[in-house]
Amino acid sequence: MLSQSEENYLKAIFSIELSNAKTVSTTLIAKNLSTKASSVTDMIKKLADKNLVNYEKYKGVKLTSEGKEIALNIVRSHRIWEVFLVDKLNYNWDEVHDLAEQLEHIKSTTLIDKLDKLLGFPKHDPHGDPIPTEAGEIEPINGKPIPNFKEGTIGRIIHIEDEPEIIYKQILAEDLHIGSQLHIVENNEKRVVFHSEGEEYVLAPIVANNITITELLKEEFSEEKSFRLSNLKNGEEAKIIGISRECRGEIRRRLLDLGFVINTKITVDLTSPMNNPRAYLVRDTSIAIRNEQAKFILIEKIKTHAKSH
Amino acid sequence: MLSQSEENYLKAIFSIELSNAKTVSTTLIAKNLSTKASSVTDMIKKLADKNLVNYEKYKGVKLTSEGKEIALNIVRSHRIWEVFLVDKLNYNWDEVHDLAEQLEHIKSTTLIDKLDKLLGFPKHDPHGDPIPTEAGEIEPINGKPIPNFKEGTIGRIIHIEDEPEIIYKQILAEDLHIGSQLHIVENNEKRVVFHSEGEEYVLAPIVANNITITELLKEEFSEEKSFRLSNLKNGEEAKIIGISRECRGEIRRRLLDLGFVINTKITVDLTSPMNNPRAYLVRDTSIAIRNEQAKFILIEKIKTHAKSH
DNA sequence: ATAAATTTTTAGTCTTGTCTAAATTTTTGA
DNA sequence: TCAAAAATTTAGACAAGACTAAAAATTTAT
Repeated sequence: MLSQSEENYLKAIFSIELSNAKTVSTTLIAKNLSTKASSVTDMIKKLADKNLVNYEKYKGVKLTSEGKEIALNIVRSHRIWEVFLVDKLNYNWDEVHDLAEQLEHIKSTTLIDKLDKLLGFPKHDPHGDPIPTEAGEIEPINGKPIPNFKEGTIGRIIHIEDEPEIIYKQILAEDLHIGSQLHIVENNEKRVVFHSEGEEYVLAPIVANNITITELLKEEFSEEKSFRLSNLKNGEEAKIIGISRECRGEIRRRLLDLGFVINTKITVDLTSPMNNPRAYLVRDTSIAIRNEQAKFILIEKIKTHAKSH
Repeated sequence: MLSQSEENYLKAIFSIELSNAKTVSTTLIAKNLSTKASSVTDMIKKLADKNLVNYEKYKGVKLTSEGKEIALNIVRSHRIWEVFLVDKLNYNWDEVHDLAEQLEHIKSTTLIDKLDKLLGFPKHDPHGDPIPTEAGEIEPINGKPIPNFKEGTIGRIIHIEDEPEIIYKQILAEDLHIGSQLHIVENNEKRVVFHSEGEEYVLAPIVANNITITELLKEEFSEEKSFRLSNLKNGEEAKIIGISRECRGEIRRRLLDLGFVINTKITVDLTSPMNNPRAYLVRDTSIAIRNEQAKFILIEKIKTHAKSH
């Protein structure tokens, strides 16, 4: 049985191996774990004795297959706990990292699989990262940060990095979320501009760097069709295509209970003086909700002879 | 912030204070934690320095109010995790202790309250022990082991101790569970005999000692009325009064889905050659279930002109 | 009341994981 | 290529927590 510290080293080495680093050096590990290089050397020797890493003095380390298996299990555990915290306990995804870091070290042969089942065998954690299977298979992340793509690219957000916090908060405030499709319209050293779900976003390249997307083919793109309910105009008719993944727990349940379920037709009914809340006509019932919540409801506009007033 | 070790000492001292022990001695703590008396002395000094216990050489220890508060929080955490493991992950209650022992040390100001909410603010853990409130209030346990009561006593099981394991397994095998009402009909050094839910149980006093009950007044007693569905005889009519608390998760859901809901009338329909499974008539439908499952369904017999065949 | 038994404490050691400071090796750059 | 810089390892120390063995205090029993 490994100690928490040993597990953390394996996890750190694994994550460095996954990044583009050539060799996993003592310094990199030390940086990753906020510790000193000398401590790392000590621990590496211990891990090498246990056959979890291959180590040659001054040459860096590499996980053995055994070490990799353990690392993958920890990653699996971490990500499943994150899903639990967000889905079941209604934490925001920026709050769960430290807690999951503790929970991932709980020792049990059955716990994670039972949790996995409770959560419905999720494939991704709340950051969009793939969850390794029980067998240790992990879906490769083949996306890159937004600034790596040229103007005109169409993509889907697959990961949002939550560190450093300042940048992450900025992204949260912009209301972007995993799964959104986007269309890059401008990309230079000064700014990155893209459209997503009926809104235009302008980000500094540093900020955009924390958002990873995969490129989509034109055919897969449905941005023109997919909007947020808050963008529905008077007189337009739409069909609900889902509730955004960023909306979970109680609020999601409430929206579903109110009748905002897939394939339901919806139009704007009444507008309050400030345009917030607005009332919508759903199944012959008028329901008023605030824009903050209407944002969560994804719709597809239906072509009508809209008399846009 | 306290270390896991410090927390475990506080918990141990707390549990000894709750028991009938006069003074909390070094040896008792050592026994409780399976460690050596000398280690205990060392740790006690540290806790005394932190003002968590009052300590005078050779005189035993006592928790300060601050120490008690921490101990209560750990107990709360432990018991809430146990409920989670049993209710949400379908563990048996004999499996959850060690896991909860790890989970109780997770550091977070919000986690336990969120879990508590998810679980519907349970008042008792799966062993029947009360869960301290957020404010640190705990319902006193005012029960005693079965052998302490005299013949004729009527009581309800409020706690089943899961250590030592051999005895616990024996109780599990007998199919006894928290909440059951019982009627003691014999109690001497050789054996304890009682009736519960239509069955007679004969236990050795050592075994019965692990079962804690509270005495009930005659008026509160409903044993004569409450049976398990597996005890229903051909021709008798009954009303479902609930599904036993020991049946949780999937099986419980399945039984409810099949129509075994409270207040439903039920009779035996057909019997297979081995009497297992048996078919029951519920809401004009015949449903066959095995006795292992019928045991979970609690019924109340309805007086009829039963032609017991 | 006092010797024996038991409990508790002290002193010293060990392991894990960390650190600093110094020594050694590798890499970099003119 | 070779000196300076950077990276890595070694040596020695320290804190937490536990252990053994022995000393000291308390309790028990005759």
